[in-house]
Amino acid sequence: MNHWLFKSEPETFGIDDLAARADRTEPWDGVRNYQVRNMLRDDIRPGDRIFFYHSNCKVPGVVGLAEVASPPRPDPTAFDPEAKYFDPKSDPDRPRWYLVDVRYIRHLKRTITLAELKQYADGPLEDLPLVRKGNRLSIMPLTETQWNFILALE
DNA sequence: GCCAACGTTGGC
DNA sequence: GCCAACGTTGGC
Repeated sequence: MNHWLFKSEPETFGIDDLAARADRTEPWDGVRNYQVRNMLRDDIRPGDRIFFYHSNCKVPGVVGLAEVASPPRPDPTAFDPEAKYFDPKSDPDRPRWYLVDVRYIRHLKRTITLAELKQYADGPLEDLPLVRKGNRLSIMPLTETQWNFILALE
């Protein structure tokens, strides 16, 4: 089982939105970055654990736990001309973009803020892209050690 | 294949 | 709202 951090803007789709969904599950659509696509397609598997992270908001940080609830499959929003993330270069015979379903597990008791995580940028979290300057990955892997370290801060 | 222009991300 | 960092696009 692998560990991941998924970013989402709470004003668009936050942890409360996920918890309110039917089956507490939502397709993680709209990824349009090749590095992230490769992770979705090749490395992210059902049962993997997810830190749900709120970005682009007042207090960015890890706010909850979720899990991967499906194998990867083509992102249907890429085929839909009406969709915000429509990509004419992706077609069902040769899909360019992928997604997985994400299922809510629980809220953290408190937000573990980015500011707090950055305190460990020269220590236990030095290899975590999240705390490095200029990182723009919306999904990133964590080692089990990084995962356990962050969760222990709760 | 280079690289300038442009668009997006996301912290602050 | 600003802007640094980065990815993508497209002319050459």
